[in-house]
Amino acid sequence: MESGDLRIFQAVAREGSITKAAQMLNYVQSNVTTRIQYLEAQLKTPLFRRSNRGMTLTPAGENLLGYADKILTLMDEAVKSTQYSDHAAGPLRIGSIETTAAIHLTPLLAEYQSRYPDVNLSLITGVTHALLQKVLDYELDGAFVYGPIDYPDIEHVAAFEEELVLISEPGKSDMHELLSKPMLFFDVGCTHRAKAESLLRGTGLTTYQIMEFGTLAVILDGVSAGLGVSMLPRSSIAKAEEKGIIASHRLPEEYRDLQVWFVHRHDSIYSSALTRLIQLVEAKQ
DNA sequence: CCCGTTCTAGCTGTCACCCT
DNA sequence: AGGGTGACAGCTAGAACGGG
Repeated sequence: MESGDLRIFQAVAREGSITKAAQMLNYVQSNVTTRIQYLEAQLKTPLFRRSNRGMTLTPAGENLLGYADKILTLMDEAVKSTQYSDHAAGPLRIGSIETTAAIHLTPLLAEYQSRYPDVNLSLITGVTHALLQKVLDYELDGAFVYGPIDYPDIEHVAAFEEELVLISEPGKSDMHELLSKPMLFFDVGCTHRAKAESLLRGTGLTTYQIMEFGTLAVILDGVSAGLGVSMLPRSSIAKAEEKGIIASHRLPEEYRDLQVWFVHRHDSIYSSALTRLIQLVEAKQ
């Protein structure tokens, strides 16, 4: 089994099609078919279920894909570690929670990109648990997420500190009345949600309604329209508050602090691009 | 018919081996 | 050391086949 076979296997698994994988890899389709058959013969087990609509992984294929991802990532990192030994260059895949991406991260990344223009930076946004999973799966080099996090494979650098506030439609201030309204959050993995539930229990509210939304903008619109309240970092709602479409309310001290960490796998071979980003985050502390 | 896989023949580059 | 030769891996092109 060679790395080339694993790359082809990974491409077919990802695309779910030999034809699409061949196009992606700039091979002819029959070559991809042959390499997959060769791999299956070598391993003495089918890796895919074939249908006229594409290819789906067998349990053995699922298992191999996990190893292929790790092996190929390590190989890429090994190449990076030699090619970009001192000069920060090459790809750097970063994730960030949406509330942090807009306010804190944009200036940081702008400074990073101006210092290291040869780094091909890509950024995706998501919620903490989803970003963490992508880091664990080697799909991201690192991510800005809410801490604290306790994973054996993850290392972190404290990046930013936020103040969590309760937001509501303007003109409302009675905390008990506000907390009895529905809470608008990102999805299940949203870190603020656990704090909110703790706060609600602390104020004696045992029943509460949670609504899930996909983006910050929709949550702000919902709160502004009086649909409910939410808990978000102050920095992420500052502009909306300035416009007067929402009002913010300070939370009790034990619920206020919010830490943003930059996390990465501890077994990553640090590329120069990743090292420079970690250094920049540390310098901002 | 379309879209996907599979099969086959043939081409090309690489490598080991042998000869001069 | 340098060149010729054969085996082999990897690839392409084209045709056949199959299911919705």
